[in-house]
Amino acid sequence: MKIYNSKTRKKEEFVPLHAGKVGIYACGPTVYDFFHIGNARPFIIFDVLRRYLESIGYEVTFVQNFTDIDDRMITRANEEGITVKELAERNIKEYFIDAKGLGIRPATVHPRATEHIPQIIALIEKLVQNGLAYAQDGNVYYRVHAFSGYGCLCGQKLEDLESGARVNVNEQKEDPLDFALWKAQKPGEPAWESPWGLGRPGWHIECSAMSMEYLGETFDIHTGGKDLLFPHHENEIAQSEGATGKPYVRYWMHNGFINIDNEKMSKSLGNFFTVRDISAQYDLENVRMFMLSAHYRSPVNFSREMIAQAASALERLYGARDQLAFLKNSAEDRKPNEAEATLIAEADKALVKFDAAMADDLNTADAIGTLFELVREIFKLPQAGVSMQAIDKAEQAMLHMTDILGLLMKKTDDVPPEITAMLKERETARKEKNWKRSDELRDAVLAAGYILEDTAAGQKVRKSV
RNA sequence: GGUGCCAUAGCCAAGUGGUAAGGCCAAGGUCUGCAAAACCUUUAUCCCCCAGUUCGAAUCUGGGUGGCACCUCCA
Repeated sequence: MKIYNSKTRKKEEFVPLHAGKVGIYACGPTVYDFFHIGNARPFIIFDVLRRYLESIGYEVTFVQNFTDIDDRMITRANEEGITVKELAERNIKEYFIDAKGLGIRPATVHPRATEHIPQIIALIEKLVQNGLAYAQDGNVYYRVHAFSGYGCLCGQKLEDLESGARVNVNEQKEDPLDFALWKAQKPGEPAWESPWGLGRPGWHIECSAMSMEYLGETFDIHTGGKDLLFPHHENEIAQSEGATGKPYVRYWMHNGFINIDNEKMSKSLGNFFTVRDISAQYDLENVRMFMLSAHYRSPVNFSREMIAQAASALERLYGARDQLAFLKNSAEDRKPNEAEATLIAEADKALVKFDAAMADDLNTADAIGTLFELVREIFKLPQAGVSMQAIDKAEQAMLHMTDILGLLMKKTDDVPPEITAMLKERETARKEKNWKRSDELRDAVLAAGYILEDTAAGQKVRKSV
């Protein structure tokens, strides 16, 4: 597989540190609220990365943290009159609800910052020992100038970063670029004991501590949004490599941003959507389909129209899946004929093309194109009497692709008896050419959430998506 | 000021040297009791503009124009 490595700015052949195994660290949400549509993109994209790597035989350890202590957490908890811990617990529960709706599997480990304070402190102490950090009145800062590689990820020189840096009012720092590793407790804030007094960890240090705790001092892939490149990920490198003297991450992957109706999503513009907001109006699988329809590094524009397009495309996919299930009812146990043999060959070709697209830096848009080429072949089959071998092959190929993409999550439910009864009555009505009754029944079935189609092989029903 | 990204049909989007995937929408047709779904046909002689390299460029180079992002604990 080739991965675009943000650090080298090139596509590189992916070679894991340990044969057959991959360690991935994904920057997770700060759990002060429901997560928003912008958070959803990396969660979905890198869930697909994980699924793909597993599909080609890797054993993947996927670590995604919850940031459960920071300024926003404290502010929000105060506003609501609850503890930071209570706020975190609640929103972590909510995270899993939305993640499930989006088809995002739980990570192998979901570490929380507040549960790794000893590791964080140990790491800071190491940095102090190495001369890379200094304490000031209970705060500890990273001495950016002392780390020679600073700026290697974002490709900026130290001077350039400084010329762009906002004027800093914090006179405790030796340099404006220095960043906090440990923050002294302010009145009313949660705090932990440390060699520098009561306080709490800075943001960047938690990811260094937790990633290395679960994946080792050097690991394979670190993911996150493009905006995290600087300063968050740059700082992680400075912290981890400054402490261990070893390379930290081998491949950095960053996803592009989501705009809303061509504008940057922001609370002030009022175009800020949480996934929970959207789930009230749309099935979240549409959101997943939308996210996968463009390359993960491109910026993408989110709008109602885009969701509608994704929904229609998804509908076609479900139609093809259900068509295969329907064909099984009349399948014939015989050798494939010429047309069916062609389908089987096409399915094999599609699988190869699909995997090649995914192996090319996770080109999901191209991969979906291949999936739809197979869908077209499936719909070209006759309505009845198809060779079981051909059906099985098409189904297996389609499942392979949709499993990796995490699509087609809805199972075809068994049709409930009341619907079956209506279908039976309608069949009789149709035989008697009682079109009025027949249409009434079709409307009733539709109202119950099922789509009814008449085919040469009889009535076909499926749950609407 | 520093750094980086992008520009393909009505909409979305793949394609990084060999003559424009796929999806959505639209129109006409086939099928159907009518539908629905599906299928067939139509929909970019051309990929922001201008030069250049090449037998050949959407794809490479240079220059424009337009849009976006990071340098602010925002994915």
